[in-house]
Amino acid sequence: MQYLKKYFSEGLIQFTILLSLMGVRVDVTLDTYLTGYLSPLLETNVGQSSAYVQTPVHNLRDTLDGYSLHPKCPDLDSYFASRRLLDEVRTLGSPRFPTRLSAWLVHLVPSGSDSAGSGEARGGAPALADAADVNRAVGEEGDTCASNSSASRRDESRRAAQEGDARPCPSPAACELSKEDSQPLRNVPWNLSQDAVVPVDQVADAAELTGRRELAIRQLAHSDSLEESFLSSSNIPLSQPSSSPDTQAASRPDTQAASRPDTQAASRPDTQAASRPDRQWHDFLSLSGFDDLELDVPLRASDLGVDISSALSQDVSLQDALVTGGGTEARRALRQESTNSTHSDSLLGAGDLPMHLLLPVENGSRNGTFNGSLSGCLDEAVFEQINLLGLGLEGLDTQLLEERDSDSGLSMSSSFRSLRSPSSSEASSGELYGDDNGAAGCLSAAELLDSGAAAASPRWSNSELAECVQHNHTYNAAFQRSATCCQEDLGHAVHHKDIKEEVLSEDEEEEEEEEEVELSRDERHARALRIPFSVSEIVNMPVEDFLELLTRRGLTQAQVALLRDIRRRGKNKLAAQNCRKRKLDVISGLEGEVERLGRQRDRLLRERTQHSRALCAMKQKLEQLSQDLLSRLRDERGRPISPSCYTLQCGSDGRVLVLPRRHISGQPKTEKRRSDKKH
DNA sequence: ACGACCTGTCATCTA
DNA sequence: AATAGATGACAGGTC
Repeated sequence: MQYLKKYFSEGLIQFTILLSLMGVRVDVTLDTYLTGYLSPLLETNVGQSSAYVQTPVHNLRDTLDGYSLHPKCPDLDSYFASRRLLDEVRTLGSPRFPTRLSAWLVHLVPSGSDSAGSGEARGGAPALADAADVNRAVGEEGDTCASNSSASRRDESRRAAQEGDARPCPSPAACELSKEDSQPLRNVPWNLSQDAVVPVDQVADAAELTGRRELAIRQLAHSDSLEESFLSSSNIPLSQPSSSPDTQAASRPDTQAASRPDTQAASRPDTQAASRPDRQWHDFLSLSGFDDLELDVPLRASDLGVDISSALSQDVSLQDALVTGGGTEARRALRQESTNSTHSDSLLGAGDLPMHLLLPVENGSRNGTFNGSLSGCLDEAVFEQINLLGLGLEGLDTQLLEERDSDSGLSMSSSFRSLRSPSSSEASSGELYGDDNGAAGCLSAAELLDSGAAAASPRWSNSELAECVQHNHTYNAAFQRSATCCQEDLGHAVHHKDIKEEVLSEDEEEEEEEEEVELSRDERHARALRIPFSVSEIVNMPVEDFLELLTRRGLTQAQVALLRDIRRRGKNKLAAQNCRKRKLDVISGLEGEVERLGRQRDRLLRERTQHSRALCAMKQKLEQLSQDLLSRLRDERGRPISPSCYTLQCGSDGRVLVLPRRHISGQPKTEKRRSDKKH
């Protein structure tokens, strides 16, 4: 039982990690997990390792699939899905599982671990048969979410894995772990023990190489293989069936004992294979926030001598979390992340997630309020992490903040234009975004500014944080001050020497300045206030989602006002564009109508002229015919009649009458008038 | 320097 | 009541 609990706890940890990596926050608690999912199964399915694995896998997979797509804004998918998923999972109970531990676990084992499993993992060690079966079963049954991801992604992931480089996954959503890719993970011993060889960096590499979602799901599905992996790390040959009765028989009593943390003894008179997991389990419980998480984690991480920098990859992902307070490497990684993701569209990037959780956790630990704040940590951190995602790490600026304060609907063009004016742009650009120190420094201040971290740390109010950046327009100084404040607050030894290392080259600064110049006003404001969405997202998201976003905790009034302004301006801008386009269309349409009518008028005039000519010709011809006819007529005496005294009159019945003009003159006036009109 | 044009924004009205 | 959309008016930038 102990083994099972440990394995599932570690699997859950990794699952939580990887859900975080793929942008979905899940704070499934260990106890909830065990009691809600595993315990009933353990009661009936002990010994059937795959059974109690698959059920939670499928449940979670189905849950994920149910929240996979946002109908209108795919970029927001992860955010809203995580929110809904979090709410749902919350209903399962508390306490929550500290995400920070997840981050720590990923970095726990140095990448240079000279374990045999490392090479095997990269090279793709042969998988255990049962693990492959489970993997196959999971892949066949539950991969509904991958239906739209298709085999091309697998091919892509497969190619990436074959290359063997830890190059970053181009897109977490576009990556998916193939079965072959998941092979190395099966050999990863999911241990927390210090002396255990845990090439977790391989997990991170694999997670970066391939899809986090698939990875997470399959890792959880491979709890049986994790068990085997553990056995391998416990010097138990892998050839031994992990679910052998002996092993289970040895593990169950321990698990029952270990299920009570207070009764856990660091050294138990068990076998070596059992005592190590026991200690590991104890370590895990001591680290996972059940007792005193915040103190143990950094200590053990440091005790392990983990080469954090070695765990960093080019694609700053989960590693960021660990090195947040670590100084240069952390900021370098963060800077790289910020420079790589200049747009806010990179929602829920892999690297951001644990990063945002560290600060509040760290604050809580430093203030001794971690346990108290732990319950709210994830709640706030959910939004915080999203709050910080895709923002880049640009800094705050006094002018921007003041602008924001005064920009709740009225014109602020003057201040904005002053920023863009040539005279001020040179100075302000450097202050704003050009300096990487400022960027990195602003991260520290900005992360604390509006987030729950700031709230969690009584020593850092919003005004103080803003003041760090506002009152000194030389951004280096501002950053240094903020960095110093953060050092004092976070207890991380960040030296100015390290800060200097972060200074970008002039070319890089120029490039960044150019990028910032290209940003719109609202984009700058959004960055300044760390609005976790791009302007287009804010403008185009459905009103329901937007209102939901506004009601989220963690948003300051300034952020809410800015969000509304951005949305209003953005929509009005689009409306103005449409209006002008329509106006131009109307104008062009009217111009076309004018041309058409002009042509029609000309045509009608031409036709009238032609008809008039034809009418005159016919009239003349009629007159000639009448004269000719009348000249041939004779009266009763045989004398020719005078054409001037007679005229021809066509009757309605077609008869032609010869009437004296006198008679014609005596006809009714109306008829005469009509006949006059005809002539 | 000036004017035409474009664009963003605000105010206002309407649905 | 809140929101989106439409539109006139204004201001600044660009050519």
